[in-house]
Amino acid sequence: MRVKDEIKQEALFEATVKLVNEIGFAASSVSKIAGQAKVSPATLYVYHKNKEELLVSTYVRIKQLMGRAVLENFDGSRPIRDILKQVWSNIFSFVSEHPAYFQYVEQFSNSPYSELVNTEEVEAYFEPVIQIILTGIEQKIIKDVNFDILAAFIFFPVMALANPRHCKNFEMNRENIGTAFNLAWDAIRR
Amino acid sequence: MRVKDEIKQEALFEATVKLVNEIGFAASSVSKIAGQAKVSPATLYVYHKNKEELLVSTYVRIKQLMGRAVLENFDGSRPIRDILKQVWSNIFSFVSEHPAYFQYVEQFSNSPYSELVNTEEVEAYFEPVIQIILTGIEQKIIKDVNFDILAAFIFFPVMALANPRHCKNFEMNRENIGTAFNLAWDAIRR
Amino acid sequence: MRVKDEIKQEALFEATVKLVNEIGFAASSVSKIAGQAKVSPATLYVYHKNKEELLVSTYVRIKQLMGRAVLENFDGSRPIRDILKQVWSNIFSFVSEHPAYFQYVEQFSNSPYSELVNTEEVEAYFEPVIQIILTGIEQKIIKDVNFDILAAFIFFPVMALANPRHCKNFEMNRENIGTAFNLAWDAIRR
Amino acid sequence: MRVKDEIKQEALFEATVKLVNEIGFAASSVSKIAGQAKVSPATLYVYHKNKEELLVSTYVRIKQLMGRAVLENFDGSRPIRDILKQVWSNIFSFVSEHPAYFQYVEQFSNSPYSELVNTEEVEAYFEPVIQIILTGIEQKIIKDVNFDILAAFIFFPVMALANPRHCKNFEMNRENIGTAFNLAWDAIRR
DNA sequence: GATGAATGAGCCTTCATTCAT
DNA sequence: GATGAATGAAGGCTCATTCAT
Repeated sequence: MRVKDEIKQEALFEATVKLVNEIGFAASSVSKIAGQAKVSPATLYVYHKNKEELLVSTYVRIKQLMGRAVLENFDGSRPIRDILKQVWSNIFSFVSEHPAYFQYVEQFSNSPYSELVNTEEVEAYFEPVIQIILTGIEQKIIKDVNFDILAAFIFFPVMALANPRHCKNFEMNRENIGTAFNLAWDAIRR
Repeated sequence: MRVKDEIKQEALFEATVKLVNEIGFAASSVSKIAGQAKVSPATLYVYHKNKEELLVSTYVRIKQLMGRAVLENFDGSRPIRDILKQVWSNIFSFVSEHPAYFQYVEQFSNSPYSELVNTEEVEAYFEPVIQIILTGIEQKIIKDVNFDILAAFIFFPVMALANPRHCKNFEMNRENIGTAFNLAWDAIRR
Repeated sequence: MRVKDEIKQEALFEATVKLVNEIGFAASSVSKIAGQAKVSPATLYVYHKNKEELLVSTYVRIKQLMGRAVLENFDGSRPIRDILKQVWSNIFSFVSEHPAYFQYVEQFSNSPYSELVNTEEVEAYFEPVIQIILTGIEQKIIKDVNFDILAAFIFFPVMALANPRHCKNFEMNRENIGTAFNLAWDAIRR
Repeated sequence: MRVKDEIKQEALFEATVKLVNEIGFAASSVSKIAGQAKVSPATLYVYHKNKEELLVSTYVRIKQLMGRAVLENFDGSRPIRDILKQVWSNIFSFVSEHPAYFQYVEQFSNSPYSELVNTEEVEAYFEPVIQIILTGIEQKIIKDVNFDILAAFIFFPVMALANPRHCKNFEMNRENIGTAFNLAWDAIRR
């Protein structure tokens, strides 16, 4: 018997990201996605239970990639500020290299599809960053406020700046990222 | 006669928000929206050119409402910090009172539909706030950095905190909002 | 607004019977049926909830027609033998005039679709015949045995003889029907 | 090796009967049948040319089994009445032991698939019974009427009584079968 | 022989929209 | 203005069958 084809799997992933970004979930039909990936619509169902599962698994996979990217060169022994700056830099790199992945995640996480993902699984990918923030609080380096509030200043501004749908004319470059990080740090530091 | 019309108009608006929030753009068909609004699908076309225009106009209308809400009690003569704090408070109030409107806007603005809106028209609703920030920069009260960066710290954290899709367990109350605002202010102030 | 079209309803009914007889339930797709009836597949759904309901309602409607036909010239005051002979004659007439209807019913009632019909509703169409048999038992004209057994000799042989799938070379004519009725009567009479 | 084959063959036969009875020809896909038989869809094609041939051969096989069962303890030297009573008894036994086989045959023979079977081959399985009836006519024990008419009273009532789709609440037991046979005999005897 | 992968064709149904009243 | 009827196109998905191993 034939064996499952890694190349097709990959093509479906890329096709999904591309089409959903260009025309949205509503217009991204299974047959269009299959067409873009150059496989039969029926073949898509060999790799995915249904459309929903295709979209969700695509999201989870990107989140996993993001998690890995964000944690690159993560060194818990360095000062917290440096660690977080590294994280920002990593996010910047990821978004620069994979703007489509990032855009997909943004659209997905604001749609009702987001309710279908196992939140814990996804959050686990970012666990070390969460830990470092908690450590910062304990060490009285970071303000002792609700964790979600801190996260709202550490993660969301970068996301917003990186998202051309929100900051149409903002050019995301190393310099700007450095500047922006300073604001983030001022926000959360004691 | 005129009264009756507005009731239908209103019903369609509410139905659109409700359905899109619950099942997303993809699944929100014209029939379902009309059904939810208790009018015939044909009637919907009396009020809207097509589905796209319905979705976009719903978005613009909410943005207008948000603009008005945000500017409530806006007093340009007060200190900048106080003005911005008022803005945050207003955003908090709006989101608390109209969580569905807010959710619709979030989903919409992260979808390809967002490309169909006249950005300038929407931004105009928030013009006074933009002006106050620019003034703050001139007066050296606010950091002199790219405007988008400032906006990313003034607007997005509240949005994120208010969005249950992002902060599932965060309880948005006056106290938390006050705390969060302090972070925002620390981020942007000189 | 437009009003529902009796002609379309009728065309769908006839198309369903014709196609199902010719190619069976399995091959009778909604679009083939719609095509045969010269309406759009979508139009079929204006008149029927789904394919299943189309098939079931077609069956029930034929059963209703059969019920009426079978009871034609029904005169409870005549001798039981004459009444039953009339019934046989009526069945013969119906089957002769509407062989397609009859064939549809036979196929349907031997398929799992039969589980979807409200048996009581259908049986009610034949109530007077059932009553006459019960009366015959009371009057000691008909054998006092389980009702289903009697029915198996009164109804099924005619059905079998009338069904070309069972009696391929049997010519159903008035004479043969008369002969066959004699056997039925001999079977059930005391 | 040969043994293994027959097990798969057998599994496919049983799976076909089971599924077709439960969900009908329309819904019984090759995949589902293969799944039920716990073999690959491709394997099914090793044993059967296509779906049609699978269904037809399943029918023919059951008919063969029925033929054998019906002729059990057939003794042409006994009185005709006794022979036919034995036949009824055998039918009863077969249906009791293999209700699923029986149901399959009923559904199949009322569907357009029935046109694909070699009628003569199937009828041959029942040849001795046919002969005995013809003999009965010659000996003036049985009414001298069209053979199909006689058959309609000898075979169909038992089939109807045995078929729960027709006689939902009829309990088929030895006593009832005896009673019913008396009616059949009264119908055909001179 | 046996199988899971692969697929074009076709399934049932709903879509966005227009028609006729 | 308001509406249920009407529809071609397209939706997601499964089909019977063949391929490649």
